[in-house]
Amino acid sequence: MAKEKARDLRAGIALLWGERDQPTRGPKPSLTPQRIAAAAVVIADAEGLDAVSMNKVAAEFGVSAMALYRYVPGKAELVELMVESVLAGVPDLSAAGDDWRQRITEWARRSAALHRAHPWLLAATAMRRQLMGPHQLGWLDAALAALEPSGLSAAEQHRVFVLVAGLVRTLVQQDLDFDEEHSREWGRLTDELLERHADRFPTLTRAIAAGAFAPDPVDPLEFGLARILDGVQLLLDQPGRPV
Amino acid sequence: MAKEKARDLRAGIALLWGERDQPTRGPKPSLTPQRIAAAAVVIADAEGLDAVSMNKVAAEFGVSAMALYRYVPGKAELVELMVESVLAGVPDLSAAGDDWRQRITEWARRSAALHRAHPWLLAATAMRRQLMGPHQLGWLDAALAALEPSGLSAAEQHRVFVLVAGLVRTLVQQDLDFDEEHSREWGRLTDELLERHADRFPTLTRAIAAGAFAPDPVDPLEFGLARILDGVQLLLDQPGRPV
DNA sequence: CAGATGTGTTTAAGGTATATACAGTTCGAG
DNA sequence: CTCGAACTGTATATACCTTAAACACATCTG
Repeated sequence: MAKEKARDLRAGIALLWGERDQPTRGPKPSLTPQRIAAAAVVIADAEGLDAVSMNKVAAEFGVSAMALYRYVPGKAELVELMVESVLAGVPDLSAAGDDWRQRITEWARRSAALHRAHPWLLAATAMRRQLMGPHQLGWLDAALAALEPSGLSAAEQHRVFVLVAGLVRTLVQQDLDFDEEHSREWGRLTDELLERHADRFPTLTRAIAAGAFAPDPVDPLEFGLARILDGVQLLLDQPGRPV
Repeated sequence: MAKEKARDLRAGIALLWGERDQPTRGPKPSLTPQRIAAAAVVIADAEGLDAVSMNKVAAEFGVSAMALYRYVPGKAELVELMVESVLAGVPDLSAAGDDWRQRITEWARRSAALHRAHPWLLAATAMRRQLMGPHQLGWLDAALAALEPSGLSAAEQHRVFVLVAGLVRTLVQQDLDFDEEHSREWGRLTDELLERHADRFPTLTRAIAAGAFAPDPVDPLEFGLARILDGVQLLLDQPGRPV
C-alpha cells in the first residue's frame, strides 16, 4: 500500500458515478463493480477492513483475484466503492423538525449509527485523497441543507459541518476502541502504573479518583453536539451580527 | 497486518515505560528500542507511515530486519514507541495564562502543531487498542490540569477533553488531506460533476456558489475551539448549577 | 574454562497487490 | 458466414511485507 500508483482521478470518478460505457463485444461480464464492492463490504463488516484482500473478495465469486482488475482499477478504488455503497440511503431530515439544530442533530445521529454499523468505515475514509461519489455528496448536501436556515454564512456552514462530522468520527472511534474485556485489563494495568507514578501525573490521578474515566451515563454525542451547537447559537446571537 | 497475534499487554507496557531489566550475559546490545523508534520516526516523517518497514528501519543501522525483533516484539509495538517518542516534551501550559480557556486552547494549539509536524501520527494513533506510554499520559494530564479549575465535574472534564482532542485530530486530518495541486484538480472535476447534477445536490450547489468551499481566512482550529468552549462556558453559567 | 544466555544472520513460510502474457468467448463488420 | 477485434478470466511472476525457526558466535557467571 506504500505505492502511490498515480491514480487516474477521472477514471476513479467515472467508476464511482457509474459513468463507464459498457462494451458490446466479448463475453458478458459476470460481475459488476457494485457486486464486488458489496461482497467486500460483507467481509469488512464481519472481519474488518484488513481482512478485505483481492483474493478473498474474488474467492467469494469463485474467480481468480486478477479477474477483479477487469472491473476495478485497484484496491484503493474498491475501498472507495465500498464507502459509496454503504452511504446509500442519504437521510431525509425533514421529519426531524423545522429547527436547524434538530436537523443537524439528526444528521449526526444517523451518521454515527452508520459508522457503528460499519466499523471499517472510519478507517476507509481516513485514507488520504478520497474521491467523493454521489452518495457521499448526498450526505454533505443533507448536512448543509440542515444548516442553511440557521442564518450562518456559507463559510460558517462549512466550518460547522466540519465540526459536527469530526465529532461523529471522534466519538465513534472512541466507541470502537472501547472493548469490555480489553478495557478492564487496561484499567487494571493503568491503575497499577499510576499508583507507582502518581507524582508524575497528579491531575490524572485525581481525575481517575473522581471518576472521570468511570462509565458515563451521558451520551457523548449528545453532550458534544449540545456544546458545539450552543456555541454556534451564541455566535448567531452576537449583538453586532447582521440578521 | 490482519493477524492479531494476541499481544502481551504487560510486555508492551514494560517496553513503553522502559521497565525491562537488562541482561548481564551475552554480547552487548548494539541498539535500543528508543534508537530504533527514532530511526523509524525519521523515515515516517520523510516518507509516511507506510514506508516504515522492518527492513528499512534495520537498514538504517546496517543490520538485518530480524535483528530488530530482539528489541521490539513486533511492528505494532514499534509504532507505539514511535508515538511515545514523538510525544516527549509534554507542554507546560502555565505560561498561557490563568484562564482555563487559554490553557486548553494552548494545549490544542500545541497538539495540532505536533500532529502537523508528524503527519503519520494521526494514522498511528488511529489504530485500535493502543497502549499509553508516560508521555502520552503526560499530555492527557496536562489537558486535564488545564480544565481542572474550570468548575467542571471530573466526568465533564473528560468529555470536554475528548471533544478538544477530537477537534484537533479532525482539523489536522483536513489539513493533511488538503493538497494544493490535488485540490485544484478535485475542484475542477467536482465543478464539472455538479454542473451535470445540480438538481441532485441543490444545497451543495448553492453553498459552493456562495463560497462555502473557497479558501477561508479563519483558522478552523480557533473557530472550533471558540464554539466548543463557548458552549462549555454556557454550561457552567447555567442557573441551577452548583458553584 | 565450561555453560548459560543473548545477539545477529540466514532461511523460509505465508501474506499482500498487481504487471504481463495468454487462452478462450463473443460480437460485428465485411 | 466468417474472421478479426474486443473483451473476460487465468496463470505466472515480481516485489513487497511480517515474522517464525534454526543456527553461529560472543560474552558473562559459576
